[in-house]
Amino acid sequence: MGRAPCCDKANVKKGPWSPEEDAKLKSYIEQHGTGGNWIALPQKIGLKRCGKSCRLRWLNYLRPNIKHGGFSEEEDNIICSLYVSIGSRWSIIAAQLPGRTDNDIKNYWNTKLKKKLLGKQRKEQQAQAQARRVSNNQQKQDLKRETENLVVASEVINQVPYWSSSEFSSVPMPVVNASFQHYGLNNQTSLGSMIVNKLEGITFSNDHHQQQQQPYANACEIPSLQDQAFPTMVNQVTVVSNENNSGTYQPSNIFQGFENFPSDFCEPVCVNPQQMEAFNYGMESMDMTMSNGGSTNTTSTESTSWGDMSSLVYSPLVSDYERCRQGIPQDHVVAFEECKYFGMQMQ
DNA sequence: AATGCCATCAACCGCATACTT
DNA sequence: GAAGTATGCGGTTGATGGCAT
Repeated sequence: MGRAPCCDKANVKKGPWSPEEDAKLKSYIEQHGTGGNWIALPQKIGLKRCGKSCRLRWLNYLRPNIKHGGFSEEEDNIICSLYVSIGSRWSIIAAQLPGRTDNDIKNYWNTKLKKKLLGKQRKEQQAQAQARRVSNNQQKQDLKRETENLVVASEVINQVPYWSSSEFSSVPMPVVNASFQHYGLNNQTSLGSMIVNKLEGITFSNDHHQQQQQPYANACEIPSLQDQAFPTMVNQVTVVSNENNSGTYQPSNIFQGFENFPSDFCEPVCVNPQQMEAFNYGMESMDMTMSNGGSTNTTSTESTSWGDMSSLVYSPLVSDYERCRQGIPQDHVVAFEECKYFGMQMQ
């Protein structure tokens, strides 16, 4: 047996609300409150609407102090930061923005903010790709000069780089640590494809010697990457540390059989698009961090720890949220989150 | 002027959880 | 504790308006 319908569908009006309906609902709630029963409310005031519809209309449109549109830069930052931190918990995000509704924020994110960020990201990636091309040309010239001087054995010269695209011949794998869990990126397919997907944006020193010997402190593991999208991927991704005698990053152990990288992987194989978005947004900032400050003398922990993503979170806000939540007895958490509708501050 | 396409946003739907009996 | 019901949430849909052709 299915769920009992919340209202008589046949007898209920759907679609946009008329000004008369709005007026009825608003005046009733202002005088009497909701009475704690949304289902019964429309009958009381003679509205042919579903209780849920009334509730939504009130919360998203009729209740006092609602703001529509005109999101400020600061609000954008807050939304982005919280999205990175907690994902699409729109009601919680709305709680941090007095006068904003979850629906409004959700729409704003989906229609504007997301595109704005992705556009920004694309722009930066293009700039980075351009920079890499310049860098690679320089590398090729350097290499040419060296080979002329050192008379390198022909088999070494002719060795085909693992990454067929020259752009990726020097890209090290980022170190993955437990903080990935924080972002809910526990799906191996998502994880793997996102790493690959985002490698394009990671830039390192223009010095090819450093590129060849990018130091990493830790080995990292991506266990059980056995998804179809990664047919022959090895189970363990090892990045050799400087302490290791070889001191060399060895990409040939990774993603074996993906000579067409990155084009094969640029198509995200992400189960949860929201995680992908959040991750992309986070990686965008990480890219910037790495490009700006992490290009030289970076340690693995500095340059590639996913924990660095915390830097792009609007820290006071998120930490306040977490602190508030953690500081509240479990019984009151719900009340805390419900305060959003009235822009109330927890003491 | 007519048409098609696209962006926006209000509203709906279904699911999960909380609450009540 | 189980079943029924109400509420809240997030994903999706559909109506609408603006713009390009």
